[in-house]
Amino acid sequence: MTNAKIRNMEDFARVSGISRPTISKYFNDPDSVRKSTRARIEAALERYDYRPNIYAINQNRQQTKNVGLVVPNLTDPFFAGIARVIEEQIVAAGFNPLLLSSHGGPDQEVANLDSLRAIKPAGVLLAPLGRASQITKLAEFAEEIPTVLFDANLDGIGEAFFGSDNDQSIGLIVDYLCRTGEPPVFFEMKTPINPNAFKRRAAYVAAMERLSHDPHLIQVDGEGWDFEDIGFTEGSRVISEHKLPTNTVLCSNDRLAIGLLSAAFESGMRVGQGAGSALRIAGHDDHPFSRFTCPRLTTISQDYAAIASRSVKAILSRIEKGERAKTREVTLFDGRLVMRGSA
Amino acid sequence: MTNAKIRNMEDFARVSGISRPTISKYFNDPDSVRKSTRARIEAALERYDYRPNIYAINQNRQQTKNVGLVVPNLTDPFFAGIARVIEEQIVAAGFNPLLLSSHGGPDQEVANLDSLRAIKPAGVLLAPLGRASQITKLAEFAEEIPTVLFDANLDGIGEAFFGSDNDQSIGLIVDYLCRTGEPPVFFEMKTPINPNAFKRRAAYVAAMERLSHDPHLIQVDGEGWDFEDIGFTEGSRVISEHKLPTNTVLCSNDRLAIGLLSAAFESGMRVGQGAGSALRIAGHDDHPFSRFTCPRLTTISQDYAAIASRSVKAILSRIEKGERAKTREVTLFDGRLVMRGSA
DNA sequence: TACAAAAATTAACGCGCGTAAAAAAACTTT
DNA sequence: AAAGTTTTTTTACGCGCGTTAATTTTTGTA
Repeated sequence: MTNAKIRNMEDFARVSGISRPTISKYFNDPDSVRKSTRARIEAALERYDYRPNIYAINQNRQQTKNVGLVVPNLTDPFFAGIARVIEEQIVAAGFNPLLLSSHGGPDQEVANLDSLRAIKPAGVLLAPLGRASQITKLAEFAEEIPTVLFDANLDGIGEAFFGSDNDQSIGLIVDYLCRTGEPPVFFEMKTPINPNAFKRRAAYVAAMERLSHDPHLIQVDGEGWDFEDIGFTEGSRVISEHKLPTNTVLCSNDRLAIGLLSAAFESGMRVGQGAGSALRIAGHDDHPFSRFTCPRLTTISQDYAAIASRSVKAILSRIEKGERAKTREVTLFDGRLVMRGSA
Repeated sequence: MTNAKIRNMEDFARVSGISRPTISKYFNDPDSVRKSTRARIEAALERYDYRPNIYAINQNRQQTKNVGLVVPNLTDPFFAGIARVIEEQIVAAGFNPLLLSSHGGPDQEVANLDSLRAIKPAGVLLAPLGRASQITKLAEFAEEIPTVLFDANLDGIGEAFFGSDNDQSIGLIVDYLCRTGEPPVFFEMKTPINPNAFKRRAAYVAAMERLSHDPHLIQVDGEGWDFEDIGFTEGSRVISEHKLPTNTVLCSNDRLAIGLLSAAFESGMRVGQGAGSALRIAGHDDHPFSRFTCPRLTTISQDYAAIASRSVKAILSRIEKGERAKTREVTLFDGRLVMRGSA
């Protein structure tokens, strides 16, 4: 590393003995220059610590190498996990990911899209809040900038959607629970934010009717994203007031289940499949912590590797083509039953 | 909103009837123009949808309005939570936060700093990985760009450090445990990544000796960031092999404790303070899930509101002053004992 | 009403890079 | 070795904005 200070591409061209336009070509695509030239440039890069000014690069481009990634809530390890996988794949494709969390708030979601607009991303991957989202603004954004939705679908917004098949997954776990014990009641929030919650509710009802059981919904109060807390508080109440018509509870998601498990434990109810158990509890999502609940949580694992990689592929091909997709692709992946101790 | 397309500041100056330099001044500081002028500009902004091109703005600035925020692992809800608070405060101060996670890997950490370099941030808040970090590279970065460390301290790197006083907090919980039952053993990883882990180990030993008890360390194998898994796997082994010399375990952090709690549950040991309990387990950090473990986890709550806000204040004042701090400030905050059912 | 101070305008340059056109040089093929 | 092809060089412009200096206009005050 030499001490000479390289202030710009001109300087770097001088010290490397290569013309500036060629250097420029190299940075846009190293393979676009002759091999020997490339070697010389890279040799110079070893000696002089130069990197092009991104701001100058992007100034005239209407298309940058940035890809936005917006998730509803990073505090939820589920989204933190999927965001990580997506980020990796964006980087691998030579793009620059920008991770933003909406923190559960529709205003923040819109603010995130606004700040993305400012950096002119080539594309955006968006897991919307759902019901609470300002649909019109999201739609406007998706018109303006290539957008792919994942996790939660909003009708007609974005180029494509990738998520889980709640019908399949809920059907699977309802079948399992009915086969191995009493038919489950469905434990959920009365006014959920996520569209998946509605799908799961409907899927539960359908699955129960298919098996000739009466569906039974326990819809608890609670707003916001503190699902564990809601599961715990409302679960405690449901248990103490003996509102459970069967010994089996299917929760709309793992975070509610984690709270409910805690409530059951605190009230001295033994949870599990064994003879000595008073309650079976199952969840949905295979939350990172569901492996460590007491007992360990039986749940549905979403194929989020597939959701992540297909979403990335979709936005990249959209960017590459440079044109809108003719049809909006909706792809749902099957969930997998994860049997553990709780049900 | 009018249809006329505003392509740049020149266009906007024309339609708003105000000269471009004045418009430029306005965007740099709305209060720097006369009130009547400001009103006219803002009226025009209502009608025409114009925002200055960030890339053009930043091209000549060596100092942008960006502030980097690097955390070791976003999948850990503890960091996701603190990142959220910090982000909010950065925004409130009129800066633009950029959140990056090192995903537990030192290479990613360096890569994060490199990509931050490219956007010329005014300052960076860094929670380093710790032992695994490439210290030299972090130090170089901190020389180049104003950096404040938090959570994990690295000697001499950055303008300041804000974290928890492990001596105080571990002392507090050891006191509590000794006062209410058998003195604790210390459950930790043999080769922890985080400097706090070493501090906590030493603090435990000191606290025990102060109380005239023999310290006893249980140092388990395991690499990486799957702390719950390590706590579970190694905890199961420790329990089944009857390696626990007392009925009280203090874990180096909550995530290990969550795994250990799960292991205890699976092996049929009753955890808690009561007469019928075989084991007491305590943690450290007040992890978001520690409220929902079975039983609920007794732990130490870090004052991360203070850590967050002081870190932000420090980097902002550093940015404002434009000069290095004369001395490197190290500030440790007290932890708070959170008594729950597990110990 | 005059006059000083404050604010806005005009004119112009520069930032670091992308890029286009024409000329020169370097390789390939026959 | 000559002709043809590919790559590089030279020259030059433009992007959108920050910024400065000189000038004009507006505002506040005596």
